[in-house]
Amino acid sequence: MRYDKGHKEATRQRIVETAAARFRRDGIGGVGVADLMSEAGLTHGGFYSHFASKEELVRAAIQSAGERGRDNFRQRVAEGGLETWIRHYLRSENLHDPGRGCHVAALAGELARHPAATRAVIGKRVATFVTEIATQLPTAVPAAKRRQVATGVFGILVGSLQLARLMGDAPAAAEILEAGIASALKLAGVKPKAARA
Amino acid sequence: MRYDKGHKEATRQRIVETAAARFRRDGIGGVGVADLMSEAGLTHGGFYSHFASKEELVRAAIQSAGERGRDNFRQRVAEGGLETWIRHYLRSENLHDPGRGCHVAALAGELARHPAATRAVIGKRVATFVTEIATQLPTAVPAAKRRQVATGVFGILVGSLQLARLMGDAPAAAEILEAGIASALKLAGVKPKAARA
DNA sequence: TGTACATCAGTGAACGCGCGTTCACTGATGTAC
DNA sequence: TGTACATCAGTGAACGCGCGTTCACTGATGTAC
Repeated sequence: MRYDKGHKEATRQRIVETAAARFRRDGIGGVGVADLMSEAGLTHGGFYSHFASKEELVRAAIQSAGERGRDNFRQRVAEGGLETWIRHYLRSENLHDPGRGCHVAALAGELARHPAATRAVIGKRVATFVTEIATQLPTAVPAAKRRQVATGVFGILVGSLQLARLMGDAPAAAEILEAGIASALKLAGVKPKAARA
Repeated sequence: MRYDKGHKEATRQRIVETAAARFRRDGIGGVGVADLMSEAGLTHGGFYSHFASKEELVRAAIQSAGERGRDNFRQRVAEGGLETWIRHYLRSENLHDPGRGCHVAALAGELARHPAATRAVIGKRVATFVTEIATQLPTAVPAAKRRQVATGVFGILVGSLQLARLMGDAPAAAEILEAGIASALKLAGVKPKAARA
């Protein structure tokens, strides 16, 4: 063979990561296979030696983005607890660069209309992510309520980021982000340490 | 003229309402102009005597859906206060029939990638809707916090409905809806009157 | 009252384009002899 | 060591299709005379 062992797998990974970023930025329907392959430095014809369909790439991209999101969560929590992650999730830099923000916030509406096989992937990831959020809630939150609270916190983050992105002017968007942070902290039972972070 | 005065305006309204329902159900990119016109009992050629572009119809449909959403809000609040509206917003019937649910939850992600002129329409509607929610919060919520709380409540409703729609199995989806209701009520400072409604 | 004409909401064929997908091919390399 | 062949990741032309949009046309009616 003319390529290293593992070369094809590395190419596949490159396509998946390119897709994860572009889908978040432009939507799944907004990015074509040819565009994606070209961005990964390839031509579109080879796509189907890596994936059976665009939909299979969508599932791989969600999986990859989900892992990155979880790693980011762990890192932020390690830095400064749940509050640091919440403020990072709703930081204003994410507003007009959806390519950098949470893939769930960027794609949930669109994914709800995708095939069940794809919804299963994102649904499962969301469920396990909520479980992980629950472990990081303050000890004062009773065991029976932890999962419900964690679900509410993630819900408000997703919803707030989306609402903020609809706002044309920066002050209105910033107001929504601030409200989202305050509400998420209140719900989680976290006393804000910093007014700005 | 062969048609009543007001006939064309009535046709336009019919197209707008058809579009509002279909966009919610299938996404904006998921419904074509020809499909829409056919559902309204017309052929696609006449579309451009009503609208300059599909994007102009999108704006009209958002406006129309927003008015319906506001009217629905007022009706539910009149029936049983904020709690009744919150429970109605996250009722399980909305789960797999996005055509009936909130257009913001169904389309926010997609609209964030539409032209500024379109985002301006939905952004303005969301802002005035949040103002209206704020007027319905319990009197115990201090004036300085009312807008922030109202924003958080709407954010959690939008986010929770979207997350629930990603879940494949009914129990997981129902759990998210319940968590969204409980969190929204807690945030709003409303003591739940009914465990089920 | 009867006829010719203007109006205009709606029709349907056609356009250029980009999409997801297919497939015969290329060409650099490892392997066999 | 040198030559012939097999491998296979990647190439690029082509496909059928549906999209948003354009435009010459239709035909039922109100109006003018």
